[in-house]
Amino acid sequence: MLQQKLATIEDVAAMAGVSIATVSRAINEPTKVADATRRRVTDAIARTGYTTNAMARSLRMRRSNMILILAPDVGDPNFSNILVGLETEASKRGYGLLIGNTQNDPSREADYLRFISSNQADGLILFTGHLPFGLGQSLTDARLPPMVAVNEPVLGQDIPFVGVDNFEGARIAAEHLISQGHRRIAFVGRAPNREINRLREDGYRAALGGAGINIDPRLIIDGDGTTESGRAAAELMFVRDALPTAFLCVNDATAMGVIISLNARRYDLPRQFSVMGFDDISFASFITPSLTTMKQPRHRMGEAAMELLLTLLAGEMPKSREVLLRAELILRNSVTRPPG
Amino acid sequence: MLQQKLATIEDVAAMAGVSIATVSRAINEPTKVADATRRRVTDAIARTGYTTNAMARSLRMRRSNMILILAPDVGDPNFSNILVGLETEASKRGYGLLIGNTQNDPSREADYLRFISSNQADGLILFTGHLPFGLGQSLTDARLPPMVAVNEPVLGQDIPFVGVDNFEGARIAAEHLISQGHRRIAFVGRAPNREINRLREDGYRAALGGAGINIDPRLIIDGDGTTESGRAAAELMFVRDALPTAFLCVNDATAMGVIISLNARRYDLPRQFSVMGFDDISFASFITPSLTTMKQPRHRMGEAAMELLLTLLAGEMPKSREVLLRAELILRNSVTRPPG
DNA sequence: TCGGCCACTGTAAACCTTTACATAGTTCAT
DNA sequence: ATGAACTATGTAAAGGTTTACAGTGGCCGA
Repeated sequence: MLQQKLATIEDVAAMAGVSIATVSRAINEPTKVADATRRRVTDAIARTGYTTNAMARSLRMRRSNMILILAPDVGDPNFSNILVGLETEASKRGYGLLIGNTQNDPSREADYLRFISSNQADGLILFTGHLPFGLGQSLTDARLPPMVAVNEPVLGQDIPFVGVDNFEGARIAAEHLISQGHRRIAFVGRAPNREINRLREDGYRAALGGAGINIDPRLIIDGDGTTESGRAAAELMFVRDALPTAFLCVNDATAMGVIISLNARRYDLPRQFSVMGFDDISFASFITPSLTTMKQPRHRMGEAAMELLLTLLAGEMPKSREVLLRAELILRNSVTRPPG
Repeated sequence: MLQQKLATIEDVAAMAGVSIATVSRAINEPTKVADATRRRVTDAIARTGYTTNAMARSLRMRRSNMILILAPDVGDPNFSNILVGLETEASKRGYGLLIGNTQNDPSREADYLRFISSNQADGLILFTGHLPFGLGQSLTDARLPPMVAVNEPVLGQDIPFVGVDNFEGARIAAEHLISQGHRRIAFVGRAPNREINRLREDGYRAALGGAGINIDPRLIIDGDGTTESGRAAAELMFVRDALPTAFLCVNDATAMGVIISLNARRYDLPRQFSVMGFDDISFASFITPSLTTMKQPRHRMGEAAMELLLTLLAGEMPKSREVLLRAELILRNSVTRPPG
């Protein structure tokens, strides 16, 4: 099980008959070494199977070419596609991704910061919507590591952010329902202290206001964005006996809960009720009826976030510290004209 | 943007009035230093805010305490839960997780191996079902990095493996259908050269054989495990005009395809057809009818795989090089007695 | 009194790079 | 002919740890 000693730069240098400095240059700044020498070096590298020891390199250069991803839940259906985008861009630029699943546990967040403070990661991508515990308190402390929030902004901290335009997206969604003739439109998933929920609710209000529709406050229901909350919300509507003709849900998971509840009550969807989601998660097209929703450009979000972070990391000035992408309306079968 | 120079072990040593060796020992082998000294050191550490530079440490110790995860698709619904398990165990033992999304692209696989050869990762977790390109060809080369396959075994390579007992699980599933009175049971998702599919098909055959049921070969349908393949398979059954009373599907995604197809044809499920899946992905309970399936203990799989890898890494002899966990029957609403 | 042992600490090498600076040789304008 | 400028390479330091080995002083048994 003993691992055979790997070739070092010295071995290569010896075989090529040059100094280690020349080997290093042949690898990293090829133009600075004579053609003949460079050929001898590359030859020796091939023969020895040499690979640069990244640890020594990082130690010397004081950077690891690693990015730490801090996510509350890697199982979130939005997460994986964004991750692929992050990874595409990182990989292209020679960076690797370190993954930190925090479950929103402060001690885990703090624990993962060790990767930053120990130089194992150069920067940080935040999915959490808040600064990791352990950075939050020392906000006077100006030397925050370079970081970018994605999907959910960090409130009140002016952290560079890449996400979707939630206000605009929700407005488009609500306008689509209005264009189908709906006037009594519920909003499911109110949560004023969650930025995303708040913005989507605002978009909904803007659309209805713009169309001159008065909002029945009984049609706005709290929810934390889980399927279970969607189910509960629909049930609550029946208890309140204040029914809408359409449900605009804060996200697809919530919409699925609503649909499940309505299906269970044997309503015929979408004839009796229209339902819209937001996100376009992978299963949105598989539920019955398939879900009309706003698609988040997740792959591009990931790419844009990584690009922004790497710009910051290079010490350059980014074009903008906030990137808002547009969500796209995806028409499926869960929305139709209201009954009657 | 210049980062203030971080405290090193020398700063701590100076402040505590000891040598750097003593500081190192106070941190890593506290019993070996006198109480009074240790206090002075921990004090100095607190005052300077010192953290060990992981790069220097890794360089010296020749290990990085990082594990590379090679996955073909981080969006796979099975993946994330296993990842959480891997991460739980790794984190407990002070290891970090590096993520490599390969999309089954050989060049990306090879590219990610640089983390291994450059000492940035000590070991490898394989979700891919095959050796990464770049290791495969040199199979004579005995110095493979320590690795463990999870979820899907690596065929013909004797790589340590942690997964679910697919044969047994599929047999239990088929026996459940039989116990409900089904005799004409289809198997959807035949793919003889995919280990998982083959084992599940074998389990299905074993159950039917054990019950003395002859298998109509028209009831066994090819499929690659996607939702689309499930939909196509169901349609094919109608074309062939050889209908089962129950569909045993190679996984939940396939089962969802089957259900979607049957729903679209306006059959009343589960009264007219029973459908079973395998995996228990998160949306299995949300589709209508909710899916009866075999649950994979994904979190435990992840933990077990990481445990096995770390044992290997420590140079110890594992209890066993193959861990097969049992899948659990989850009863929901997509299975009932056959009609008539 | 002496030697051995023990507990504690220090010195210095090793881990493998990158790169500032120095050196040597060549070219070329003056 | 001279020296400036340039190209190609080498020397050696620096990056921050861990740890083998070597003390040092105290204690104890003979």
